[in-house]
Amino acid sequence: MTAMSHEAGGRLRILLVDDHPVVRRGLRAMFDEREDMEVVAEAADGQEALATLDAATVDVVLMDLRMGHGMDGVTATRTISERPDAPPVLVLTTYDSDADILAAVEAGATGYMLKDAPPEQLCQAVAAAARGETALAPNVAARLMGRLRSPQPALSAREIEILGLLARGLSNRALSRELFISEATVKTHLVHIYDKLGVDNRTAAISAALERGIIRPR
Amino acid sequence: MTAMSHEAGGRLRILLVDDHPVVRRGLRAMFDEREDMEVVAEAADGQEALATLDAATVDVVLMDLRMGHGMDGVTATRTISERPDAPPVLVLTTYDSDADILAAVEAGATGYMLKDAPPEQLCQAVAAAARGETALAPNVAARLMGRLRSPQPALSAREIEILGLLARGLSNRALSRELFISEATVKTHLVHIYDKLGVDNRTAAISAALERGIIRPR
DNA sequence: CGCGGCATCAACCGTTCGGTTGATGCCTGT
DNA sequence: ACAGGCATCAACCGAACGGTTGATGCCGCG
Repeated sequence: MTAMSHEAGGRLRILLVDDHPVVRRGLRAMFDEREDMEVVAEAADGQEALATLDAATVDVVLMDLRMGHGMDGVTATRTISERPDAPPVLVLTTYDSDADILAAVEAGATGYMLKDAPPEQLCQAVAAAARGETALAPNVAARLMGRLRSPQPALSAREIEILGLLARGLSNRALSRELFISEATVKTHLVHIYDKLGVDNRTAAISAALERGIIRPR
Repeated sequence: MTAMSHEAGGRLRILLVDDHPVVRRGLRAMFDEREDMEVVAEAADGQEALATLDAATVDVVLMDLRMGHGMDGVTATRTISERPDAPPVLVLTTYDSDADILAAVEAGATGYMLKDAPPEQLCQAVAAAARGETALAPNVAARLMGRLRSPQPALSAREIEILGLLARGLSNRALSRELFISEATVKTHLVHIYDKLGVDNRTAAISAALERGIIRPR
């Protein structure tokens, strides 16, 4: 009988999803030189990845998060994970912001690795992902641990809403009009935000919020 | 007689500087398969690149700008360009913000390419750089042209530098200390920035600058 | 029920920021 | 040589912001 799974002796079948030809090239070279892995397909964005999954049998998907054009990595990961025959998706990206990591995990990623990882580590992660295990880059793991250990005071929905408008450059007066509240209230919210973020002015608050992925640049 | 230059029939000798092993791998594969180019060395940051230049003969340096640890690409480019026997430095990076481009050009880069470029284009750029010609990615060229055509007032390098610090949340006082200028000067710069961006406060300036790619979120 | 967190508002005050005017020195290009 | 852009600084004033105190009402939780 024909072996549908790699466990029957075949090599691990990998699908690369990354908009950078150079990166795909490097990954392909890395995996194809191994006995136990091979790249069976490449995609430059989410749509292509989905199309590929319909046509080919894949054991692991290596997914970049930010792609210049087309469907981004997070929604692609989510869409893939919702399929009945979903292969594990290992995220491989350059960024390790809270926002990216949390979004990826929430979307169903099996692991999260960074592109500056040594090839060795990367291959281990792919193998782990294929077994259904979770593979996290040390940096990422550390960040998640730190988050659990010292849970930063959570911002309320209202505060995040205000941060979003703040980052668009609104003044306190404009903020108050936008939200139908008084300037006094705006200032109170800001004080709370500064407090929770450990800063002392609005620009630093924006910077901190962007850095921690509480809001994202448009 | 021994041929010191690639023009004597040898292949173009390339030094890769990038902190991502995967990217180096991809580039190496790309160039080494060609008849007329070869990667003679790799470096993971600026220091390594400089050390390598002392030991090997290099025709072109392919330089990433943002490197996780160690000397960053801009200062590495500047340091290399100041050498008497400086090879041309072709910047190859992911980002195309005004800030990055200007910094690289000012540091002496011969060209500026983006990592999502097709391999074909990349090789042409390397060849051009080796001949001492300027090679710019289409996006980058367009951006520079737009600056020259100057539909919108162009920001000076100093103003962009200030914008970058602004976006990190520095106050006028902190800015003045950071840049070794008086607060009065900072305020003057800010007025000019607001003027050119068509805004009227610092947070709006940050927002506008991010949106137009003048600066890049870290 | 009472406690705490959240959202709302007010008044006050000191600091920072925004805007203006004016001035100097340095380049660059005409 | 001169104009014009850039970077630098100063003094000034009104407006916006940051910080505090205190207060009200609403909600969920134990």
